[in-house]
Amino acid sequence: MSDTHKAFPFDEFEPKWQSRWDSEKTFRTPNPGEEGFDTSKPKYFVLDMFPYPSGAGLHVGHPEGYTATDIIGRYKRMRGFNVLHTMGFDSFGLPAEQYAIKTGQHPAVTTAANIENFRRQLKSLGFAYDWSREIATTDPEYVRWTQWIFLQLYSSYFCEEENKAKPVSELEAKGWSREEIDNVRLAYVADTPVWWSPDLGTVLANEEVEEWKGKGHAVERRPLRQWMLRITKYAQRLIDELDTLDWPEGIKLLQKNWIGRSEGAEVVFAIEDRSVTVFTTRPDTLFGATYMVLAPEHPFVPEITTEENKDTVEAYKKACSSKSDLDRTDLNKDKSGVFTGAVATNPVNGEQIPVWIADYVMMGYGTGAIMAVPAHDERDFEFAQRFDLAVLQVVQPSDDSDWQGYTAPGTAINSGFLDGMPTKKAKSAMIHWLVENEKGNRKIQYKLRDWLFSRQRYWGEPFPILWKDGQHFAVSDEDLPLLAPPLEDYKPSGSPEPILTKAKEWVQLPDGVTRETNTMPQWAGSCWYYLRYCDPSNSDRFISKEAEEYWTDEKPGMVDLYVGGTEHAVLHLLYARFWHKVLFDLGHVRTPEPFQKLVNQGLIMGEDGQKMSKSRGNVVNPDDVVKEYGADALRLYEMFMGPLEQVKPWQMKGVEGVYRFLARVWRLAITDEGKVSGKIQNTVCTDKELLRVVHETIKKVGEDIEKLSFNTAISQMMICTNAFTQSETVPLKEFTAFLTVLNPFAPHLSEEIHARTCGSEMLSEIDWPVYDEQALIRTECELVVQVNGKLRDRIWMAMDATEEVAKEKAFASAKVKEHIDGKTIRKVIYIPGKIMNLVAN
RNA sequence: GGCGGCUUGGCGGAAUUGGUAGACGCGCUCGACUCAAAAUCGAGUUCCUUGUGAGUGUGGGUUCGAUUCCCACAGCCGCUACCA
Repeated sequence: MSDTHKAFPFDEFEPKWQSRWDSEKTFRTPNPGEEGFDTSKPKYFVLDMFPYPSGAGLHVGHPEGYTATDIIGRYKRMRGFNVLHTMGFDSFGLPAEQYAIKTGQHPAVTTAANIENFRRQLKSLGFAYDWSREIATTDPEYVRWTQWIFLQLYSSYFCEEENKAKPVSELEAKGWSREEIDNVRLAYVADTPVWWSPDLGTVLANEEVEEWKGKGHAVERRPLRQWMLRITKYAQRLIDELDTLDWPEGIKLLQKNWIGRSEGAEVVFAIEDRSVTVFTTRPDTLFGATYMVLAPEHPFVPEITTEENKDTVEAYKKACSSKSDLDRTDLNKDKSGVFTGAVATNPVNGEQIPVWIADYVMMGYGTGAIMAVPAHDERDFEFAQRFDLAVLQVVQPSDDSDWQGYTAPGTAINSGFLDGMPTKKAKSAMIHWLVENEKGNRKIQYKLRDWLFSRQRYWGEPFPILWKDGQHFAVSDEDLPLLAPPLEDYKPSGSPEPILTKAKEWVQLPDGVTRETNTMPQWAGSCWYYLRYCDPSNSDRFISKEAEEYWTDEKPGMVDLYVGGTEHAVLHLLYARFWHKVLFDLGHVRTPEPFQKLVNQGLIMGEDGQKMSKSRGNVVNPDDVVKEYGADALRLYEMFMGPLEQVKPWQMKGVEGVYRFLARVWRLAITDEGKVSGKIQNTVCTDKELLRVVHETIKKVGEDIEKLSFNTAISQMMICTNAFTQSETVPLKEFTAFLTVLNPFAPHLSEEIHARTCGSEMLSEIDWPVYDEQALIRTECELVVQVNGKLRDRIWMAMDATEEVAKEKAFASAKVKEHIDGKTIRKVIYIPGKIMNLVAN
């Protein structure tokens, strides 16, 4: 499309309005105490998932969620809310550093350039952000408070009695030793087996491993000393408090499954003079334990293996450790394992059972050891079949299914004192017995691991930690932010030494003090950015008490609405909730949750129905769309595609469709010469039907925005435009009301037309129109008449016609008559204004 | 394997305290305008064997009436993966 074919001059007025909103600070949001702050306005906090500023720039998925929140934000402003809606950049992290290495430029340089490009793109879409609140996680002032929050974690412990975090200073006062305190800090150092990637030069969290492996990076398991965050202490609260949130049930379930709570018991088995603890969810089947399995990495394995089994055990262990993760997930392959030669004693009946090692038992979950009950566990059953181990029935199925491999609840048999008990009762009876005999106890186990929080890379927040004589201590608050030294060479070396160790002068301090050289993962910055939005330039606190109080209300979650993709369903949202809860426990924020309402936008697929990707060549660049059709058309199209949460394919023809709609609105008011059309008249609207459509539109668009049903709001505006087009004249008052409801969707076009037809005030500054109930009322309607549930006729009559009148009219209809002739009317269902169904035979 | 989501014209989708299936848009067809085309405007567009017809993935059920509620099954998409 060449310039001469533009149906309306969006390329002129879109930049014009953008710079006007910018220079007049139209969307600035005042905080309490600031100029323009109005105490009578309620707050509304709407949040986008801030982007990682990649070199590729914005893709069409970004404006989907951003337009949705922009519409909500603009709408709420017009409804008299003080709306907090701003934007920032998640600019630290491994991708930024990999990009810098690839391009040979320092990550600070590429990040700054990328942010600038993102900001340009976002501004070209006319989002009503308060840009004065923009932040980037790499800003030194932001880093300062990220590090400060880390130190809050570092100097806190989880008090089991009160089920909350408290300062470790309380333990000091109680006389706890330094070592004891270090063992309970929420941020602690541990030697743990971690996923290490030589070519990335860093460890990765369990959760990140798959992502980077998918990008072709090697990952291996090795023990390293790392910083961990004690998120497991919050497992139960992270589950329970989901119930207070207005999130999609699917996302809640994902988080619950991730945390993975299971109830059961720990049981202590004896292997000679050693005690091995196993975790089981089925203590009721203890009598059926016919063998035991340890994870190959279990520390007892070398100690209990008999001389004659040593070689096979060693060989098996070696095979397991060299097994890549891929092999392990290559599932449903035959179970493997070897006998250790050792024998364990079943505590409940003294049975001697063989001890095996097998890689189907994971060191990372439970105790790394299981009691195997092959009769009632699929995996154990498969293993027992393979190695010809004893299978003993201890549960009688509740139906006629085969007892072998029966895992559902039933009745205990062959189980001594449990015999005859239903599974549920047998479980608690066994736990009772275990406790009485000091052979075990009730146990709740979580899949959630503590959070591996350190990375060995350069582009992240350094830990504000110093070391002396093997002990760590906090950098004092006044010395924050602690910034990484400028480094020329930040490429991974292939050794697990953090990059920052290369900065020798930075690391070595007087008196034998050294700096911690690990850096934080990208998650750190994104865990609390919404808090900083509330008070972005505060240099005394991460958020002032006043700002925190103002942007919080009585709801459990601070942010009223959070919109973003499902890719963050677990990690980001779980980590942010964890940090927020710690800050809550320590009294720094007054809500227990960060995000009250969460909405996931659906993925936008390529025109071919496939996921957009460079290799498929189906990527749509928003810049191109803006250039061709304008920002309003892009915004409107992305909202018109379908429901926000649904996956939907891109269709360029669809963009043209909404572009044509915008052009129709334009032509309604503006002539080819650029003058106000004579059709627009400042007169009282006498066309009742037109008036009804306009008020219906005001009502529906408002309601649909509240429901986030933007596609149906737009279709109603199209109906309204069609009504205007068909009308002889367009009354200015009603047309302006229409422009006002269109404004959140197509802010540039609506402002421009409004400026030309009414002048004076900016549309963005006026109130949302109020619809007139009277105008909505219909007095007549088309009543649908069915005979035996089938549509036979439509008859005009008064909305409130009585059943008698309606019946009379229905029977008078020839079409109805045809179908009831010779039949007896058995029943009449009449719903005034809607339907009449005659049941006849 | 487990969990979750989805399934409506040629296409994106609309409609639920159960009440006219297919709003709105795309595409297509016809017409107006034009020397012609584009753009624009107007009319039409679920399907077929045009009927007292069929129809919201399939089969059943509840109901005067089901896209909507219940049961069973199938297909597609996403997440997860030996979690004891």
